Amino acid sequence: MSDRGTASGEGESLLFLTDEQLRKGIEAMFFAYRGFTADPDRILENYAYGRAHHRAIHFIHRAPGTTVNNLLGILGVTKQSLNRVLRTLIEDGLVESRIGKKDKRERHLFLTEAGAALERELSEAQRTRMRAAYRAAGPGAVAGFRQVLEAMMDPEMRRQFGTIKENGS
Amino acid sequence: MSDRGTASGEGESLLFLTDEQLRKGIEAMFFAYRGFTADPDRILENYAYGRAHHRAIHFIHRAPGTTVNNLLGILGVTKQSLNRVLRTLIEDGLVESRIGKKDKRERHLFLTEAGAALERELSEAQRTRMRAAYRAAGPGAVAGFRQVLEAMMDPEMRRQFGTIKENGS
DNA sequence: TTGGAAAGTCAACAAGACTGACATAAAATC
DNA sequence: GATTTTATGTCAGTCTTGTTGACTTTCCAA
Repeated sequence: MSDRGTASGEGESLLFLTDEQLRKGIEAMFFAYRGFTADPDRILENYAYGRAHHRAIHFIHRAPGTTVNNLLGILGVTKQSLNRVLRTLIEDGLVESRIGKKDKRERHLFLTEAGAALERELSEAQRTRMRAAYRAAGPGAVAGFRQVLEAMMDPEMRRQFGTIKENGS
Repeated sequence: MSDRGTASGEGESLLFLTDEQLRKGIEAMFFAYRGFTADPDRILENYAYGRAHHRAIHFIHRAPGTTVNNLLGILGVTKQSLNRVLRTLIEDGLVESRIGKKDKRERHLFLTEAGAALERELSEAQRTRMRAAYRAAGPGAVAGFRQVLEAMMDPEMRRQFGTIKENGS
């Protein structure tokens, strides 16, 4: 009932971006993000964890030895909020918190073997969906996907993206 | 520190999609979605509403006269959850709920003038960001963006996408 | 006509975000 | 050496938004 005349053809003339085309992009983000989080959400239910735990695990895996403060910057939540999540992950033996050698105020965070196992389970589910989407969309689409997403980020986040400190204790 | 050798070049050979490339896609979704919701979130603060209100307003605008049940299917929440949001929007005079003519159990939802005004404010902010991202990424990227997002949705949602009932009372 | 299903509402609860206040330890600065 | 700043953690309370359970009204079909 829409996009008539230019079937999926936003590409032709960017100067003629209609509100309708933009609205479709907006809704696509909404529905796609739901799909994107659906698989991990299902897995997390079995462990009584939520998305907050997933995010912490993801970024600790990605930047082993990161500090609490570092993680706060990436995740964009308050320390109280992150602390609740980290506490349960540490209690449950998925995350290890080591006091910094140079600066003893800092805590460096690492996944334990159990934490790494959950990380693999979660990320494998997500990668599988991402891989399927990439395949379905085709080679050309993937580069465009990443370019638009990157342009949609807030500038600070765009900086974070691909530049996360690893800081080994 | 990554993607070395194929600067933003996932396009070449999809058979060689590395975990690293997929991980970047996953994080791009995470950071981009944050940017995507940031502007509306700021606006909503002024009205003491949240994202749930935004979503309801968006889809009522998009499909005027839709029923509560319809909206439930689109939003993927429980009717009790949606009801709380709708109640405040109706109390505040942003949404009007009309009893169905054919089926008196149904409520058909419409934006009032005030509701439409907030919708415009919210969607204009979101369109502005989307437009900027599209421009920055370039014409070719936009089509790819939409293709990957669509492929990432759950199949039911892909059906909903672009096919929402308008059902006038 | 009556019993079940469907649409919507109310109440109570939980997760996970938030703010604010405060504590401790260590580092940095004066 | 004393003071201030930084990094982290904790307690208490609030808000949004999700949940389940129980209930009313309405419709429809046996």
